[in-house]
Amino acid sequence: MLYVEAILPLPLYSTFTYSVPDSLADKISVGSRILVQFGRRKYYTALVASLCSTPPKDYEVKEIVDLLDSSPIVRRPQIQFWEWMADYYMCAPGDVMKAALPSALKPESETVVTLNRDYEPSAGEPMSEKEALVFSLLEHEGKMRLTDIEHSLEIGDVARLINIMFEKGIIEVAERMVNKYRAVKKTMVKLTIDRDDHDALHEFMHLVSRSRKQEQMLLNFLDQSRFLYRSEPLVDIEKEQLLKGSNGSPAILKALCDKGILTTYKVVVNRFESAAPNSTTSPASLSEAQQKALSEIRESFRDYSTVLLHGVTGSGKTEIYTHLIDEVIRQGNQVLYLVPEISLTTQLTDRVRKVFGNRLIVYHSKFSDSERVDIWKRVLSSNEPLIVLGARSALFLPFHRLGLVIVDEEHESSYKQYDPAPRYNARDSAIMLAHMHGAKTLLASATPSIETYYKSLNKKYGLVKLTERFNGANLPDVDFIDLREMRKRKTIKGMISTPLKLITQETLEQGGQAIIFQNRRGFAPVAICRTCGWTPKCRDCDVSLVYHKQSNMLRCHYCGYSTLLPRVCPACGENTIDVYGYGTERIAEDLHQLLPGHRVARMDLDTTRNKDGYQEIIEEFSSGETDILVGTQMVTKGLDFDNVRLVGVINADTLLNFPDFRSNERAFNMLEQVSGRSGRRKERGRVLIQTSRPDDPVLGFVRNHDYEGFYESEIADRQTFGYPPFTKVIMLYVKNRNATAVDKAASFLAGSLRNIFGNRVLGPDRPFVSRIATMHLRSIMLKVEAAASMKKVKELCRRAYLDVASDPDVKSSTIYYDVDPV
DNA sequence: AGCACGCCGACT
DNA sequence: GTCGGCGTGCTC
Repeated sequence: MLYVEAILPLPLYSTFTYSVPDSLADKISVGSRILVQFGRRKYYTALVASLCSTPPKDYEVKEIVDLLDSSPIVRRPQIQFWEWMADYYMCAPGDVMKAALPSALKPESETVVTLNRDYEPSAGEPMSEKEALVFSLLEHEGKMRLTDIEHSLEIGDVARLINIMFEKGIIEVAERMVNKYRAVKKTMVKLTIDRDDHDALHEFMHLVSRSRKQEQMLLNFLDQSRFLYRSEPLVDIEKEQLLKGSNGSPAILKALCDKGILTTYKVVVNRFESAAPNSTTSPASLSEAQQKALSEIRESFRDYSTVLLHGVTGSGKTEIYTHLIDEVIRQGNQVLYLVPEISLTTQLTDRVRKVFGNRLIVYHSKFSDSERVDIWKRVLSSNEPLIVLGARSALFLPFHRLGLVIVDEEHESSYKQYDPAPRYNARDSAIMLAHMHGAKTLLASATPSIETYYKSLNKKYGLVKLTERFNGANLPDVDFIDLREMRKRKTIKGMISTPLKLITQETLEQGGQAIIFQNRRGFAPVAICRTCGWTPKCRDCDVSLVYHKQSNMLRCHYCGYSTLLPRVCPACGENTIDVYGYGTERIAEDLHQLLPGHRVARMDLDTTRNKDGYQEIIEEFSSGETDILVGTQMVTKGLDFDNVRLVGVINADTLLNFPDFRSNERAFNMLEQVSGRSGRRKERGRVLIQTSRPDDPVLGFVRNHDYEGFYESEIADRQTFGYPPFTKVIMLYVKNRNATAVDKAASFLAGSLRNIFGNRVLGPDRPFVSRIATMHLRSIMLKVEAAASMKKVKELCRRAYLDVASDPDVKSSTIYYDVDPV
């Protein structure tokens, strides 16, 4: 008998053993998906991690229900990669599986409830109130999913109620598989007769002779299908092509089908059918500086498997990538090109597609699940060289001849997945993935992360520098506007100082465009009653609600709770609620008033929420339809506009004031990156930064575009205080609905960790937001030696947990890990 | 993550 | 006495 160890898409730390019926034994292999029953009810898609021939002795196994793949859908290197990720990021293999596979590749069952037709109401005792509620709901809806019943009724423990009703024979309960994958099908049209059947053809011509439209369509079909061209093979025609070619309607086609002349059938199309290169151009020619960087990278790859390209903003890194990619493709290998989600614009994809045509596969979270499955299948089945350009989740695609990984903007914090598990950093995971494939990794950034730069200075990675902007453009001039001074002299209205206003005006009048950065969305971040000091807080989180003027709502930016701004103060009843502070909405409004006649656009989470919002705003700005773009971090990232000559930062103080070890790095990166949007072509750009701390050293480094200087000062601090890259940081989070329980659990756990890790443990602390969506949160910081084995750390943390696991507050808390937080 | 089971308070 | 809330432990 054959057995498999299977990974289930659940946060469980072990694999589960199932037996394989003999009929499937020769078809199953590592990496195949199987359908299994888990627990009494549910069916899940599991992945075969290994095969063995001896049964476990402590428990009975279940047999697998079905084999979903005759050949593996996940390759061996991928499974190895999953295991590494689960170990390193201290999560369950099932968490990785969930993140890796598009959900259409992991169908699971859902519970469906229907009324029992044979139920005799008089037979049993009368139904309770709640039962009657479910009964009438089902009478109305017919068939319902258990989850839908739970959502439409506001009562707890519906599952148990359903069980009781099932036992009484009132309802029937079944498990139904949900098929999420929808193949794209197209309709094909073919003739019902053979090519040689002249009689039938004449008959058909006669049949359509009374309808011009039908005749036209038939003739068009005969032409398109090459029926009349004897030397060519006969082909079927896509319905769409036929309708277009004959200028006909579906009704005409139906008539032809009804007369028995034509017939239709459906075929499944893979959305990415051919990998054959279509019309492409060769990579753009490089400037001397780019050429030099390219050959240095090649050279560096001889000694290092990972190389950092440190190139100033606007130095034309993309062109260098295309040359490298081209070489790898020519060798017949695959390339993974990672970018932060936000920079996956058509600007970029068009540029890359121009060179690589349909060898390019784009992969990101805005794709539908079915599209992702198609991409998965194409990568899996492809023996052709190809290039995947994608956001962090593209890491998980089933590559097999990976030759090169590029991580653009490697410092970006959005490479880190924060919630849910696996809390992985795609940059670091990409390096591991490349290592497993024997591939090279190129990291690139204008502002490399401190860790990466440290490694490249210490010969762990190669280092190549590109210090010139493309086309000889200069880095922008940076000036500061002292907010304290402005306030003292009253030369500031709201948050837009007179100099900022005047220079913006001047820039626009000279035909340039401006980007204004304010890292806060909404209109005003706090509301307060000036009579009694009451301020609106979120119902479920420990934060103030942000006022959004357009909708006149107060919103929580953590859980999404929203409520109308009350007209009178709910605490004192006075009509004296004011709003304070500035978000993008308010800045945009103020600019609009200060600079009449210029179009202001806003780019933040609120204006880009719908599918094409982001694209539209970028296109309008890039075509010059809008003059000023106000936005949050979104405007700092990888955008390339020729005509931006001014970048304004409304308030740098909010960036400089964060209380964690990465705040300087974040502030420097953000300011340097947003500055980089200015003056990317001929004209020298300007940057105006408003701040009440113009002497802050971080700002000095920004003014001089002095990355090295910033690095030197920052790395010294990191060493002094024992932070990465000199240590590895692991955050432990303790979550509980109850505030006292979370405090007790966190301090117990911290104590237990101290017994093992000593003074490597800091905390517990209250995180910046200590309650999110009704859950109280505490954090414990663990700083271990940089070279520590994560497998061992994971094991020791487990032991520390087990020592306090019997405590009821610990038991009722959820504990999770965040390795290498950003 | 589900889901079942069992303990306990509160209402017929 | 039962109903239903919640805490606890198990799933191959």
